Amino acid sequence: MKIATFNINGIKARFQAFSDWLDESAPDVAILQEIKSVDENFPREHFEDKGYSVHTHGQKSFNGVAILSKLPLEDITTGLPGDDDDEQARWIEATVMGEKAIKICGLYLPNGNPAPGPKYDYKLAWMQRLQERAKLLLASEEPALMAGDYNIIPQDEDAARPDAWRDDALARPESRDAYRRILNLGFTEAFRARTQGGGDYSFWDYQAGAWNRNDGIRIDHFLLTPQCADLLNDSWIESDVRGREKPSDHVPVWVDLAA
DNA sequence: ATGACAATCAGAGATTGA
Repeated sequence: MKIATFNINGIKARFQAFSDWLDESAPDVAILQEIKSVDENFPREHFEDKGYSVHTHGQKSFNGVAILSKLPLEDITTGLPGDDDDEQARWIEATVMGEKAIKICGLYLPNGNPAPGPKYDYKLAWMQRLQERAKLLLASEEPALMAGDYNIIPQDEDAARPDAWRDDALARPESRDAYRRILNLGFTEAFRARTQGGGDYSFWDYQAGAWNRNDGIRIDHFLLTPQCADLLNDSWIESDVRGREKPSDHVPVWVDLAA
């Protein structure tokens, strides 16, 4: 089972590029962030015609997550538990019924800038809620994963210019600590389980020729429960997508599971 | 570097992103 997570930066703006990518790369499951669309305006029929079931959790203008799957999905829920007043569309769950059932959680973690400030407080509070959900996933002792745009640069090796991000919400110590607290509950970060060292990124800013200078950061991640990590065949970043026509500023990150 | 770049909503330019 091949699963990709991809922050597409707007389904309207990315429709053709994303549709072409889906045809060519053909994930069994695509976990999307920043669809920037209400559910009614997501072009679901276009992707259903390609053989995908489509589940969205959108809102007007910003954020929004989705799961597209060639395999049957069950138990779809949306919204991260823990704050009934949180109206930002950043979380979707489903169980994918392959050879083995895999619980898939798609997330778009808040950016948090400027830090410090209320947006940073929201990010850290959201991560606390994520930790609570993560504990329950581990307690289930089932194959499960949480994937998406974490807006976290885990370590200095995950940025081409780590000093430029030192005070940014993506790399501040409180952000990294919150991420590691979740990871250290017992998750395996799929890409790092396969590839060590620096130089691999999943985001390049549109500005200042960041892609051409390979001035990137690695902020899109798969966290696997132990039962899911046991199924991990491979994980990789499809970085060449960043050089195509009308690209997102993120690229797809993949796992291949024996499931 | 108060920058750049891109998307959204709106129908200009502020807001958001990372």
